[in-house]
Amino acid sequence: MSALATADLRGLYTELHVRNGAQGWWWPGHEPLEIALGAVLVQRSRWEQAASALTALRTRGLLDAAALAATEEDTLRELVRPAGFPAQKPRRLLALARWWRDRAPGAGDLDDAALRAELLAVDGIGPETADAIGLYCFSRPAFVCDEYARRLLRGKGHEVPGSYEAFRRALAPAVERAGFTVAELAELHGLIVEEGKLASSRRG
DNA sequence: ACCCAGGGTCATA
DNA sequence: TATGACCATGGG
Repeated sequence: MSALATADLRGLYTELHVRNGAQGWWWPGHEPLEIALGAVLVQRSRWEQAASALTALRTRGLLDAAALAATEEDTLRELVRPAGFPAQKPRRLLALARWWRDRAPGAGDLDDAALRAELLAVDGIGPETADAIGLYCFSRPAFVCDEYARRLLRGKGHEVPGSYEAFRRALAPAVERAGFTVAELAELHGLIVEEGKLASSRRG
């Protein structure tokens, strides 16, 4: 068991890149709002289900912050039902739409920590979703400390704290030392998720 | 029938 | 600060 601070993330990046190939722009989608909505919809769900919900929103012209924010929660509930959690996700999408309409236009004035804090204050956005949105929507540096990363580092003999923030803090020195660009951090998260999916499908 | 997925919130200690 | 219950749809 070794400390997370000593983890060789650059080596991990190279290893996954060689094994599974370049992910390119890994996130399925390019419009920032669509990416953010997808990040909420995919929570504890499969991407196919989040994608199905996103398609329903797109069909209704709701991949627009003002239009989405003006939509009835009951209407959203039917549209995003494939993503599960009908009592939570529609409300969270509305909260995100309001933030996006009111605050996202001025996000460029916020430093990385301030933007992260604002995202965390939105209902339904926890630390992992905040990091993913910061990274893929606002090009802010972040190592997404998801369950796949936890398993991967644990498998390499590292002691990984249970909570997200503790994990993030413990890994911060290693992230800093690796010197990733934002594009590399986006690529690395994709590499880790795809590797994690392969590993878990290998078990079943 | 059972387990789980690209988490977050809330209550509790 | 850190666990545990809960949420709910769809695939394997």
